[in-house]
Amino acid sequence: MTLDQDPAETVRDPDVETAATVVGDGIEAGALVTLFGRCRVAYDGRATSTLGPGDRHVMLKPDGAALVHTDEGQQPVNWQPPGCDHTVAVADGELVVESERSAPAEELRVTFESVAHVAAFDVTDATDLSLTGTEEDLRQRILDEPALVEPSFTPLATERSTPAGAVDIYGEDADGRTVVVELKRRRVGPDAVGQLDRYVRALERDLHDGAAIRGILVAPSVTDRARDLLAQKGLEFVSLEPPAE
Amino acid sequence: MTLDQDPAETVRDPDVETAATVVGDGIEAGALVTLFGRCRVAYDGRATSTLGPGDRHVMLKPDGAALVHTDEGQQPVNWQPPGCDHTVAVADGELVVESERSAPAEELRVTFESVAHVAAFDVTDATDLSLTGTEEDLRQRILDEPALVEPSFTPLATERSTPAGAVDIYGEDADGRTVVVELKRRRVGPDAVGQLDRYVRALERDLHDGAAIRGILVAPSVTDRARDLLAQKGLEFVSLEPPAE
DNA sequence: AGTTGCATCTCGAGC
DNA sequence: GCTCGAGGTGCAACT
Repeated sequence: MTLDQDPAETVRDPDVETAATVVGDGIEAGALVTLFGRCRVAYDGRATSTLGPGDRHVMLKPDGAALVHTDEGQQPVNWQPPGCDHTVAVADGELVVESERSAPAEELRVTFESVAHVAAFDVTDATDLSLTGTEEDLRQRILDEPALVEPSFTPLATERSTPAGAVDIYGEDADGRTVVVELKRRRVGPDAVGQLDRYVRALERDLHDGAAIRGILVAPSVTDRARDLLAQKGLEFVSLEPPAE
Repeated sequence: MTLDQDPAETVRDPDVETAATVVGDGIEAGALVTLFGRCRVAYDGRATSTLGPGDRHVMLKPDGAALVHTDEGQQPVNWQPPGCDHTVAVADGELVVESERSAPAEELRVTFESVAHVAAFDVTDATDLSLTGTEEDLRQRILDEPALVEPSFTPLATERSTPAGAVDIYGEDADGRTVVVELKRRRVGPDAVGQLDRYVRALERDLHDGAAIRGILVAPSVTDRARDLLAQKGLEFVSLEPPAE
């Protein structure tokens, strides 16, 4: 459904009834709705939060997501994930926007003391993001040139499953020893070492042929603590970055 | 600086020069600026991405954060963290909004084929979010009633440092054995077990008195794999949730 | 629906 | 600045 053959409907300083109509119609029409004004916010679900009066920007997406932004931070101060039902009402002369879902049960309520702006945007966006420099790109780089890990390294499988989870790259070295490679697109800390260790130990148990299994962490760099942990656990590190483009 | 003593300036279907002026003045005035229109997006920095033409909502925050939202998802399709410099220009008749920073060097460029809406909001928000149901709340619950972990458990320290990092709760049991408690506010997987294990092993090395150290994971629940890992490593689990309010 | 691990994770605290 | 871990993490892939 379109909005009067214009992709945007905006109202400045609306009275509360007008604001409710624009928001309600926008939700109904599958529009992306935004509001700006002085409001209070209450959330209850996976946790519980309250936010006193202040100026915020609220976005209601047609997929059910809701976002409350202050003037600071990349992250919304409150939000609701996609899949929620947005509703709008007027209570005691205030505009109340709610967004809720079940499983898990959680609800977000934004109560406006005043609304400076309401808008409904008709969004058409069929384009997918193209992204490079991910862990997947690093994997492909190694599969294209396994010697980047070490000479004569031979990848045998990716995402090979173990009792502890899937291994990024499973292969063998020049001497035929089994090698487990864990990839990280950026500098790693102790958590990545623990992850690699879990896979190596799980495979040692699973194969139970007594042969030692090598574990190699491939990342741009490691922290000191992670390097110590690697040494303790007899694991190795190879410095390598995802391809630049 | 305020915007003509009105907290919001909005323009519908602006020509490109007007849009540039509103955006530029808004940035200059420390306003929260939003745009909606058909645009392309390019990011280069920690990774590289491109996004073809489509309708999106762009938000520029006075702290330097930038957000590009499509009609779907809680997360922006592209973004820039706080601390960036926003700039606006007109190139080949198109509005171009850029946001960049150094350390790490990264840049976001949004090029508008058409702008349906521009707004600048003057935001005043001194209120802090009040949040309950966090790991900190769970910690306090245990400190108030240590028997929730087990009878005669005695907390001795929180955030006690070890060579592997800080332990959530450090204490001893009825028999005087050292106990390391790791807290999680929600159901946990293998990563949390690895974390607890790192702390326990680090303390065993550090104290080097040969005495076994108990490790207890406190969380609402565990996954099967995490439970197996706990058993393998001789660690324990206690089911406990953060307080409801 | 549950599990697992990636992410341009973000964010805050500590150093 | 770096490191580390929490997060109402979100998100996709897979079972």
